[in-house]
Amino acid sequence: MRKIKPEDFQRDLLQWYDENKRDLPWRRERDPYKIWVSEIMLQQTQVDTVIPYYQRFMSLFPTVKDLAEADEETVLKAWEGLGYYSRARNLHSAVKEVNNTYGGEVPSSEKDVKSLKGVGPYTAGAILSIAFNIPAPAVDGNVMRVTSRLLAIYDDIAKASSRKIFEETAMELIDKDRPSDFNQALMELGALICTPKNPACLICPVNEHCSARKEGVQDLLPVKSKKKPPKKMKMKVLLVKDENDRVLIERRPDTGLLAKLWQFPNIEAETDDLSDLKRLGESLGLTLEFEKENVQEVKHVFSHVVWEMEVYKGFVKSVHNAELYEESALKQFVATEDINYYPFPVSHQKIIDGALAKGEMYK
DNA sequence: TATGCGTGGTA
DNA sequence: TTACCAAGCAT
Repeated sequence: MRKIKPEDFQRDLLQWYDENKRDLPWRRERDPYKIWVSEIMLQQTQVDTVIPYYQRFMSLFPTVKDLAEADEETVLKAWEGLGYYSRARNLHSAVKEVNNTYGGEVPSSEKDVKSLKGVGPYTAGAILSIAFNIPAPAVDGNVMRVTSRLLAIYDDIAKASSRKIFEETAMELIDKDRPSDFNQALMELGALICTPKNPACLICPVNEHCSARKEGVQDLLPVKSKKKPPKKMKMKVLLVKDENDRVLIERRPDTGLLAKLWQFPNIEAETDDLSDLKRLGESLGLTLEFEKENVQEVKHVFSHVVWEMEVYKGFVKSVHNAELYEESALKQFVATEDINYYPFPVSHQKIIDGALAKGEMYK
């Protein structure tokens, strides 16, 4: 660490943090479980988005035991709209593990913490340092951005192979007396001052230590390779009601995109006519008719795919295969007001909202 | 190591 | 509108 004096950097950074840190809900807590939940929610998600979810989640599941004993469906419903739903399922699974094999106490050893589902290198370091005040690197996007500028590190932060460099850097910088505050301070600096675009170098509390600032290359760092654009997928969606004005919904598969969430039956569009939809109806044991006019178009962008959905309003003409129609517990007709009890992804929430606006559903 | 996995905010 | 970004992990 020739470019910097860690003691001086720590002093200036922590003084700034003590005076300027945000008052966040999880910063009022010392319970490792609550720190843990906050860190999972904060993965790839902004603070302002997380806050209301965190507060609702904590009122629903205030302890390890409460979450461990909850239904997965209830947990997913609490996560509805936050995205990256495997976080919720992995957290639920890991909390059950803590409840069963660690007596409900979040473990504080690196080995045990890292073994928990959904806890990777960053989150393990965050839990160890923030909850237990153990000097451990907690390298997230903020920390890579801040340290890449601070020490003029040009390694590509999008590459997994760079992680080692930044973890070693973080360990050389960390304040061994205040690891919890130090790691949070580094992230806070990245969130408030050392931002991705237009970093506020003029008011930065550690600008005297910063190599990028000295060399005028703060806008060139960090180096981050681009990822490929999402692929488009056109689909037809069924908004079908039965004779009792109930709408057909189904649960998505246990793995993959939006796993275990609910949706309206749909199929990838292969033709421009209604044959795809007819076929989908047949697979459900139903003969369907559609209103060809009154088609709702809904677009939803994921990180890696774009759904362009055509939503067809339909009704059941006949049940040609009662067995298929009755069989699956994963498909069911529910009263529209009861849709609220099922976790839906935002993509299909948009469909519900569109139907509500047209008076085709009610809540 | 590269890719799949959500959503909302911002320039 | 497009593109990028945000306290990453699993495989």
